[in-house]
Amino acid sequence: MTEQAPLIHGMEDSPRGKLLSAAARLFRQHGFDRTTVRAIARETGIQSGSLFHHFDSKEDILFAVMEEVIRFNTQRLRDLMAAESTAERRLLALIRGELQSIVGDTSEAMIVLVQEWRCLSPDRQQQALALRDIYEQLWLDVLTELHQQGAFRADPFIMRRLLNGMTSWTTNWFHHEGSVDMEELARIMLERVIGEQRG
Amino acid sequence: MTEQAPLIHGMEDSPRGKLLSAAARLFRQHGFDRTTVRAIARETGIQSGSLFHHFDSKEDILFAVMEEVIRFNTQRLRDLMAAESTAERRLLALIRGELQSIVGDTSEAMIVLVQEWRCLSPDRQQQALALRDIYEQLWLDVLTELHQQGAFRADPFIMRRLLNGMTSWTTNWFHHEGSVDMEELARIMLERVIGEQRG
Amino acid sequence: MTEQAPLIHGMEDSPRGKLLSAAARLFRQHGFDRTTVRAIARETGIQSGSLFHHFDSKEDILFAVMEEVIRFNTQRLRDLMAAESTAERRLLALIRGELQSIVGDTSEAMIVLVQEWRCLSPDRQQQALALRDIYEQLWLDVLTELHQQGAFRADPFIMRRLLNGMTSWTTNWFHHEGSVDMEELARIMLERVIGEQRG
Amino acid sequence: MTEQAPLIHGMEDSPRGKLLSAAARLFRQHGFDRTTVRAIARETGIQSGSLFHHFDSKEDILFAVMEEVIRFNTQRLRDLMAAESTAERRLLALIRGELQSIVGDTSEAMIVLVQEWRCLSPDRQQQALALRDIYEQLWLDVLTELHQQGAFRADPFIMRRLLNGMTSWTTNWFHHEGSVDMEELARIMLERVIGEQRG
DNA sequence: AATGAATGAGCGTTCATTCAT
DNA sequence: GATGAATGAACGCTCATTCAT
Repeated sequence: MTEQAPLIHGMEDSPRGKLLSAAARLFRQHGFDRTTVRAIARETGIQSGSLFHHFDSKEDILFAVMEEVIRFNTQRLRDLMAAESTAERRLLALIRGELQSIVGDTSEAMIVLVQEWRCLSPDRQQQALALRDIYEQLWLDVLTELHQQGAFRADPFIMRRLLNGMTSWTTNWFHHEGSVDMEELARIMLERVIGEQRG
Repeated sequence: MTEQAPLIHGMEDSPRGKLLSAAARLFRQHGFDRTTVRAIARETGIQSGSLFHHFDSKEDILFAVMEEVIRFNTQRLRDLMAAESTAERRLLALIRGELQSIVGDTSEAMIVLVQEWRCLSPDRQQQALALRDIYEQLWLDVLTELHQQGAFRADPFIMRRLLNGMTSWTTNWFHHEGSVDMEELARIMLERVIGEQRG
Repeated sequence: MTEQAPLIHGMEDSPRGKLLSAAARLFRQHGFDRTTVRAIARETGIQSGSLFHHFDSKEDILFAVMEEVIRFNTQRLRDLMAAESTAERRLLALIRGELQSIVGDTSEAMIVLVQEWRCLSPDRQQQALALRDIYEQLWLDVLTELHQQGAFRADPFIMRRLLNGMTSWTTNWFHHEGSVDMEELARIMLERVIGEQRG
Repeated sequence: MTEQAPLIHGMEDSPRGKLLSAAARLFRQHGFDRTTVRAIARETGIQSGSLFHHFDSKEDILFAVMEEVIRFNTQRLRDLMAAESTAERRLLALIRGELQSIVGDTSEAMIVLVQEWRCLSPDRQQQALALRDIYEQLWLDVLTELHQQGAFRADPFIMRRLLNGMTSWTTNWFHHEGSVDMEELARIMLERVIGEQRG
């Protein structure tokens, strides 16, 4: 993905939106510390000083990227689950949604969320964690339901950690042109939870 | 300089060994970019200028940390597997070994290996990848054997990626005082591959 | 915008007057260089861009503050002297008036006049000096008269410098709630010129 | 005085001494805020980065200038007083010494001490005030003694403030080529305290 | 007049690296 | 080998001033 995808659709035309998209891409590509405010400004098409009319500091930009992507993807998971009638199908929807966020439309920001976490001040980490908790609760609810149905024996909390590891790690290897597509990958991951079904 | 275990046993007393241990710990804690050579020197008990008698650049230190940890853990996996007679037990040994490397004795360097990868120049990335390939081949051999035995249906290559994600992610949540220990966690991960066995 | 007295009575309601009052207070409090035009605008109740419809530059504001306060206090000294019949009483009136200007109604601007003098361009310094000369001539006339009467031996020019130092320095220590009031202080200063009179 | 006088004799050859002298001169000439660290470095003959091997911040340089000049002049007053046998002669020695410090060898730093006081952080202001108190106590002791001898009626504390104003203000007018020399000026100031003596 | 986003030169400070000792 | 002062390019950020609206 070299062409610039907006962090969130519909926001790409505002100065703030362009700035966040450029920042997310640069943060992912070079890391927060190696991305200069001048580079962000250049990519956004403004001067370096102008950047500070939109954000008070470079760290604020990082936080905004993270906040937007957590909120956006929390809502996406909610929407995807709403259409599903069984716990198993809801889990598949969650996996699909998280994969989409990590290797699809919000991949830049999602990678930044994981990789640049420690560049956030402790205060900001707390704020982001609070948002993250809401996101995680969606997973825990579904996994707990499945666990009670006997779909798997392991602790739902640990199962979520394993799933989170599987999805996050795709960043290091998954390509859309590869031998497996996102839909199939989601199903393979689902099987790590409920077992490979006979048939 | 605390009670920190050396990166690799037996090397802790050489200047180079102390330096690499300090660097690994600092790189993990603050990130490569936020670790100054002065901080590494201070922790090692030398002056900042002396550091450059051991390494030509800060990046060289990072590469050395990564190289050592890959070599060390490759050998560890070999040793652990040698004692096992079945493919399933060999896989469990690999998982145990990788978990040990990530949350146990070489955790600082392993986290650095993942998190600071992009701080390596492309040349160095290639060199490290070559070492990494040897390590990965150990996994692929065992997983391919299990796959041929019908232990699971998914592509062994993808299965390795999923396992790698699960083990790497432990960095973000596993604690030795938590509700599950490393041995149990290794078994749970194994079950993600071969299914939860009735019993 | 607090209960701050206007720089000059009757001017407080015009935009220019409010602006100069705010500027004088801020320049005194934080210094010219550390006062931003945004801060002046905020205190005045306008936006930073609007400020430049009233003054061409930040330095122009400083100059205006200085010019106003010199003119105002020159006239005050004239008025106070007009009511006095002897040179000694006229000198006391001058001291009272200068103290009033420094610790009383125009204190902000007077302090700025002394402290921020070098922030004025050389051109502007010349203009302000010309106004200052008129002010100083009032003092020299009275002191020369007293000197000719034999009230003191020292050079009137130097005596003025000593008095000016005494009054200016009050900025660093005088408080209205202190052990000595302005009237008494004026008398004590007068005695530095004509000696402590036996009573 | 265009040729660079050292802040304190004997110190001019160390990097730190050269740096403090250059800083004092520049701070006096352009003010603390308008003096750039690059300018200080240039005058000192080093690069801007090297400056921070000697001082942690620009403010530290300001504080060092102030601390040195207070300490140096406190000792000078002590030495000058030690040679005098009467309170009146000790007061003259103090006035001479303070004049010397303000218009003589430490004039740059003394002016900085007064003019750039608010550029110091509150913490540093407290530290400098503690040193200043020791200096002021020398004056209060002598003035109190004279007051008890009946040499003047006014409060010794206020008398010190008036003297301080007179000496500080010389900065704005005194020149060594002028109609009055430092020795004569000291005597004129002394007479502001004890009256013009007949004879 | 008023607005407020944009400018861009310049600020204090950092830090990997060098090198004379 | 070891030192630590010196380097100088680059950093995040500031702010007086401009100007299209």
